[in-house]
Amino acid sequence: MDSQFDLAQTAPTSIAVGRTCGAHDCDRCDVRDRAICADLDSSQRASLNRLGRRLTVKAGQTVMWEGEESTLVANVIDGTLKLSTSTGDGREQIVGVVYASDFIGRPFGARTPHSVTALTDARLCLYPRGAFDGFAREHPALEHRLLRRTLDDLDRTRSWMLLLGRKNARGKVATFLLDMQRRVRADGKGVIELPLSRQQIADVLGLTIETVSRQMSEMKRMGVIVLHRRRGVCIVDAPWLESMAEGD
Amino acid sequence: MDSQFDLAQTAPTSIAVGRTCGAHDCDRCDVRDRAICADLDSSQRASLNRLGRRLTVKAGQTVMWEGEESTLVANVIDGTLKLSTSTGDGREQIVGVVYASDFIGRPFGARTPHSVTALTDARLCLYPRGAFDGFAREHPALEHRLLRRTLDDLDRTRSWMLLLGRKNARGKVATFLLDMQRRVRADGKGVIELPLSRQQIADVLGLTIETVSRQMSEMKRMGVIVLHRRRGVCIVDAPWLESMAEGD
DNA sequence: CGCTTGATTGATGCCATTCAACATGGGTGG
DNA sequence: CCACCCATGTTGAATGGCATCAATCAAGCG
Repeated sequence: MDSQFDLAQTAPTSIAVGRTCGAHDCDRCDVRDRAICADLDSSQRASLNRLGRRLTVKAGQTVMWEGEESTLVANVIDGTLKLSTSTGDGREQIVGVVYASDFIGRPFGARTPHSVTALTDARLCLYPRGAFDGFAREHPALEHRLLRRTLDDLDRTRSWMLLLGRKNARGKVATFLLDMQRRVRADGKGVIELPLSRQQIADVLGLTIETVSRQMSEMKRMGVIVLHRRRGVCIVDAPWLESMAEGD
Repeated sequence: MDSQFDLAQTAPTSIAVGRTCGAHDCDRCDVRDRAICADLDSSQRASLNRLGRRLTVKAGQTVMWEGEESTLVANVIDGTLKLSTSTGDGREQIVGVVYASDFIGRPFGARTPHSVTALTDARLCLYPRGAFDGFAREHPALEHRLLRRTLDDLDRTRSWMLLLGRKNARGKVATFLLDMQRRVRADGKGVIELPLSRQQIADVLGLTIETVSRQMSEMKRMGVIVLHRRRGVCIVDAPWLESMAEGD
């Protein structure tokens, strides 16, 4: 999100590196009424809180690894993270991007099906999976929230499949930019700061970094968007971009 | 698309086309212990049953339409159906294939995000969405089952994104065949009957029908698979096929 | 200042698409 | 039963879009 990204790409170090903080006050939590714990009452929240801990991670750190035993789940308090899988030979596909108030990890399952890596510095509310599973089973309001969120995720993921399977490069990039416009709020001049590098955008769209760059350059030449430095984009002609997003 | 499709492509009249049957005996249901109602006791199942009805649909009929109001959800008793979305200009992407005991429809949401169409003749256990939502909220065991199923679906869908975004045609087709081997049981000689036409396979994999055909022909020439008539496939050299599935 | 990392631009080649012709086979009616 | 039809699937040739390989540019930083 911010430009602290410079420190970002440290080597893949596991979660041990992150800084654990003491308990915090759920009633003042930033994502109190959007996270899955929103429908719990104050005392239920407190007992859930007792199961978990806060964790701060720096951009580039990986929190969970694809295929590893599922031991942790978490709420995202702040920051942006990616979910990714990769082929045997190292080609990566980003299968989701999560923001503040989203839930990560795999409850009720033995293995984490994809890696989770911080794109920006992030704060998490971390729970041991087993304890979380037990708590969830005893609190239907929590499970209900989680169910709704998972159903939404599934809808979004499926609609992204249309992009991956049937849109051309132009349509993919256009769709991505419109999606970012909805997700990341702009500054005064309508410039949005992309939380992803060109490589990561390519990994989201199933393209190469060069193709992403070329598409964005051409859109700039056509006057549909304006580019600012590395991560800044301003959408000048949204309707035009939308027509491009229809794809092929 | 399908031959019986002529009857199907009537205006979005929803379900009216299918044949509704009377109530049935849940305790003898084929998918009794795999569907989401598995953890309900006999009397709970009976009262859920009272909310719904049985429906028989023929191959090619569409049960729910992308974007229409979400008024129905259902368990699949028998048969195979596809979930699909399409671009404005008619290019289709199949975003999921569902089998007996799977759940379809969008509970807790206003709109059905994708169309549901029968690939084979199918039997459904159909519920009005509102009534189902209410029942689910009162029966955490049902919601829990639905949550687990949705989490599994999400995992599968995300891993399919790796295929769509990063695998080449060979890898896509190989992965598809291996997936079918797991899902559809073979006859005595190890021949599996694909529930999908070439066009539908193409729509699952984000390819064209010609590319699918060419890949399968070449695999046949190489001796990895054997083709029987239109829909029959026998996997001769599974390890080889698996190495192809790694993609690119 | 060089050094490093990320992004852009250019040249070339390959693979999937496209357009087109042809094969197969299941179903129908004479 | 056979001739015919139509839907589905296969095969071929040509095109083009995206990937690949590679050079250059732009920033940030010690």
